[in-house]
Amino acid sequence: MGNIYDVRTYEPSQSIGYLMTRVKVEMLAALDRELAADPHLSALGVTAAQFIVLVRLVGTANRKSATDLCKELSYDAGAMTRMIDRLEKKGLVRRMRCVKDRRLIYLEATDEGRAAYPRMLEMSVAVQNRFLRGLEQKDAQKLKDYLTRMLHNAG
Amino acid sequence: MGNIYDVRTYEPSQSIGYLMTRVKVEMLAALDRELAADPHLSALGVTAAQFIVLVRLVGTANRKSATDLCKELSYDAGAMTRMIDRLEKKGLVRRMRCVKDRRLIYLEATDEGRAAYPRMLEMSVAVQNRFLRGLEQKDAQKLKDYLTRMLHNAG
DNA sequence: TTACAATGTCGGCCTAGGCAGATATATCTG
DNA sequence: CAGATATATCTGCCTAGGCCGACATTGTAA
Repeated sequence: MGNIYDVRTYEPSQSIGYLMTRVKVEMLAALDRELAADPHLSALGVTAAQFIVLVRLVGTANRKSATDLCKELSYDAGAMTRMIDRLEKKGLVRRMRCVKDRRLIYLEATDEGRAAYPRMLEMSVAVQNRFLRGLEQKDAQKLKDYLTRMLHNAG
Repeated sequence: MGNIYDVRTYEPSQSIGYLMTRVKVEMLAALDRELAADPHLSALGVTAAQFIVLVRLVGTANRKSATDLCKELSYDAGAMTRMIDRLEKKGLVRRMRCVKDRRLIYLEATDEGRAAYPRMLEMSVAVQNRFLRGLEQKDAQKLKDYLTRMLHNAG
C-alpha cells in the first residue's frame, strides 16, 4: 500500500533518512561555526545545542522547568540536567527552586543570556536561509509539511 | 533576494531546522528500537549508528579504509576509530593493515556482519517507509530533491 | 639523500544524548 | 494518618561525535 522503498532496490546512500541526517549535521556544524566566529558569542562559548535550549527559555514569557523543556524538545531528562549545568556555569541560565512544589526547579535566562539572544537568532535565521537558498516560499512550505507529516508518523 | 525566514517573524519551534532535527532523532530512535527488538540482532547489540557504518562496508565490493568511510559519511576520524573498535569487539568487522601503504588499514565485514546485513536492511527500509506513510512517490522525490539541494548549499 | 609536507590512524579531552537506578517531594488511596 | 504511587531531578554508565595533537608512514622538493 504505497511504500516508498523496496528492499530490492533500496540505496542507503540516496535514502531520505541518510540525506536528512547529513543535512542536519551540516546545519548544526554551520551554526557552530557562526557562533564560534562571532567575537562576543565565542567568548561565551555557546554551542548550537546550548543555543537551542536557550532559545526556549528566552523566547517565551512563562517560567519553565527542565521537564517542560524535555517535553518540548524530546530531550532526555539526564541529558537536560547536565546541559543546564553547562549553561549555568557559563552564567546564561539560573536555577530557582519552586517554593510551592519543591520538586520543581524553574529555569530563567540571565541578563547575559537574554542579551546574547538577538544575535543568536540572527545567526540561526541566516544559516537556515543559506541552506534553503534557491527554494521558493511554497517549496519551503511543502518541505515543512513533509517533515511535519513524518513527525506525526513517528507516533 | 528570496529569503525564507525573517528575524522578526521567525518561529524557532516551527522552523525547518528544528523539524528536521526532530525527525532525524525520531527516525534513529525507531531504528534503535527495531534493532533491540529483533531476537538475533539484539544479541549482537548493534545500534543504529553502528548499522549505518556497517552498511557501507557490506554494501560495496571494493575494500575501504577508515578515511574512506569518514569522507562518505562526513564523520570525524577519531570518532571512526572508536566506532570500529566497538564493531570489532562485537566481531562484525576486521582490521587489515595494507602491506603496500602501511599507513592504511582496510576494513572488512566479517561473516557475522555480512549475515546480519539483510535483516538490518529490511528494518531500515521498514522504518523509513513508516515515516513516509501517506506520501506519494512524487512527494518523496520532491523531499529528496529539497534535501539534496540543501546539502549542496552547505558547500 | 635530507628536510619538509601530506596522509592515515590513534588517543585524550570536551560536549552530548539514552537508559536505569537513587533520592526527594507531592499526591492519591485505604 | 500510613502506605503506595507519581513526579522532578540528579547521578553513573554507556554510546557517540568534534577538535587537537601525537605518531608512523609516505611523498615531495631542495
